[in-house]
Amino acid sequence: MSEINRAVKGTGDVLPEDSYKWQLVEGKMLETARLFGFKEIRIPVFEHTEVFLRSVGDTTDVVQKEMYTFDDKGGRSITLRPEFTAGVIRCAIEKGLVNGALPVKAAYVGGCYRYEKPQAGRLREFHQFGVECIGAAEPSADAEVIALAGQVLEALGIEELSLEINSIGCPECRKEYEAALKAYFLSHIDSLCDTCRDRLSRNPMRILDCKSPVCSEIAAKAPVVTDYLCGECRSHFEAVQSHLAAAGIEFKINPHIVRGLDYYTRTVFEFVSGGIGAQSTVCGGGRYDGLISQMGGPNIPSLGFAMGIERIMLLLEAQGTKLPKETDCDLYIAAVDGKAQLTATGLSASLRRDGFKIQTDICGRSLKAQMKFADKINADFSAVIGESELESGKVRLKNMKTGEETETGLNDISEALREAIRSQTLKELEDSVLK
RNA sequence: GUGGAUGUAGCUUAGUUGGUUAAAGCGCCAGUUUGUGGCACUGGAGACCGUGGGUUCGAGUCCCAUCUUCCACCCCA
Repeated sequence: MSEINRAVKGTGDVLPEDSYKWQLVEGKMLETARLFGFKEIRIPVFEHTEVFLRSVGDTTDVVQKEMYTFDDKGGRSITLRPEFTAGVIRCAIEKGLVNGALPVKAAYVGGCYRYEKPQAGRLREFHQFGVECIGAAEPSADAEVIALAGQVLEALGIEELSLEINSIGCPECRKEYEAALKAYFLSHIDSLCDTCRDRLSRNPMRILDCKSPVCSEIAAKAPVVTDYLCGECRSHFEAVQSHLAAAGIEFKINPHIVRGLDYYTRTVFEFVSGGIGAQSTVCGGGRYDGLISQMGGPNIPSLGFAMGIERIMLLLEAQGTKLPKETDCDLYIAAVDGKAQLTATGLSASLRRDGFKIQTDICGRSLKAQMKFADKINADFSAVIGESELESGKVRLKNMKTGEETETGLNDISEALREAIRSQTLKELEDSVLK
C-alpha cells in the first residue's frame, strides 16, 4: 500500500461502528468531572513551542525527542501538544482565570501528539482525558482530584486497578534527597546497568523504577523520598492520606513513583493495571505548585491528572466489557418500486423531523435485498410501501425481532411507531427483570 | 532510539523440497419464478502474495533492504 491510502505510523481510526464506544467513554468522563465541579475546557491542538519547553521541561524525553515541532508560514515555532497541562495553564493565565474565583476547575478530552515508537497502548496520536485544578493548595484538593480519577475509572467499570501515591517534595527538600540518592547510587555504580549509570547524572530518581533485577535490588535499599520531606511537605502528604481514607479510597504508598515531567511537586500518583502489557499506567497525575509562576502567572498552586483513553479502551476490551449500544435504526422503510420510493422519501423526511431514526433504500435494491439490509443494520421495525399501501393508505409496521405486524394509517405512522417502540422496550424491560 | 517477531482477498487463515490461470471460511453483491429479513442452496466480485531490489529458466515460497504492526527496553497516558 502506498502512502495515499495508509494512515500515518502510530495513528488510528475510529470506525463508524465503533464510535459509540468513544462517545460513551468520553461522555462518562466529562459527566463524572461535572459531579466534582469540573467543566470542559477546549484549547488549541498546537501552541508556541516555548509553552512546552517552559512547562514540561527542556531536559525531559518528551521535549527532547518526542515533540512534533515545525515552523509555520509566519516563522513561528509551533508544537503539537504532547499533553494538555501546559496549554490549559497558558490559557488560564492569558484569559485571566487565575485572577478570578479560585479554584478554577477544568476538564479536557482530546488528542495529543508524541513522536514515539508505537506499540499497543502507545501511539503517536493518542487521546487523553484529564483535569486541572488551579489555585487549591490544601491536601483535600489532592484527595478530591484523585477521587475524581478513581470515580471515572469506576464509572467505566474498570476492574483491578491499583492506586499508588507518593510525594516527591518541594524543590527545597528534593534537592537534599537527590543529593543523598546520588551519593548512594554512586557507591554502587559498578553494579548499575548502563542506562542507570547514565541516569545517575541526569535524573537519579529514575533509577528507582528501573526494571533490571540488579538495579531494582539496589534501589530497594536506596534512601526513600518520604524520609527527606521537609516539615510542610510531610504534613501535606500525611493529610492527603487522611483525606483519601475519609473518601473511602484505597491506596498504596509507592516511594518509587517518579513522574517524567519536570513540573511535578509534592503529591504524585498513578492508577496501574496488570492486564494491558508494558503500558500499565492508565492514569497519572499530581501537584505542580510552581508551574503557573514559572509560566509567568501569579504564584498559585495547581494540580491535575491525565488518563490515556486508548489504554482504557484496551482494558475494557481485555475485560470483555460490553458497552450498551443504542439502536441505529427505529424504522426501515422499504419500497417496491420507484413510485413507492417517492412516498418513502417523504415519509422518511417527516418521521426524521419527529426525531425517529429512519433509513430507506438509496441503493436501488430489490425488496428482498432491502429487507436483508434492514436486518443487517438491526432496524427495530420495518414497513413496506407498495401499490396496495398507496391505494389503501395503510401500512404494516413489522417488529423485526418478533415478526409481529401492526397495521396503521400512512398519516398516523408517527404515533404508531412511537407506541410500538414503547411497548417493545417495556417488553424487553420485563424480560430482563424476569431474568 | 535499542533489541526481537510479524506481514497472503474487507477479516481469519491454507499454500507441500521454489514449477502452469494463488485456495478456503466469514463478510460483501446477486439469484433460488415475479411484494418481505434471519436458515439453506447456487453463482459472482474481490489479492500486483506489505514495498523495492537480488538469486534463478522460473519465487507467495530463498537472500538483502525498506515500511507496517506487535513484543520487550527507553519513556509516558
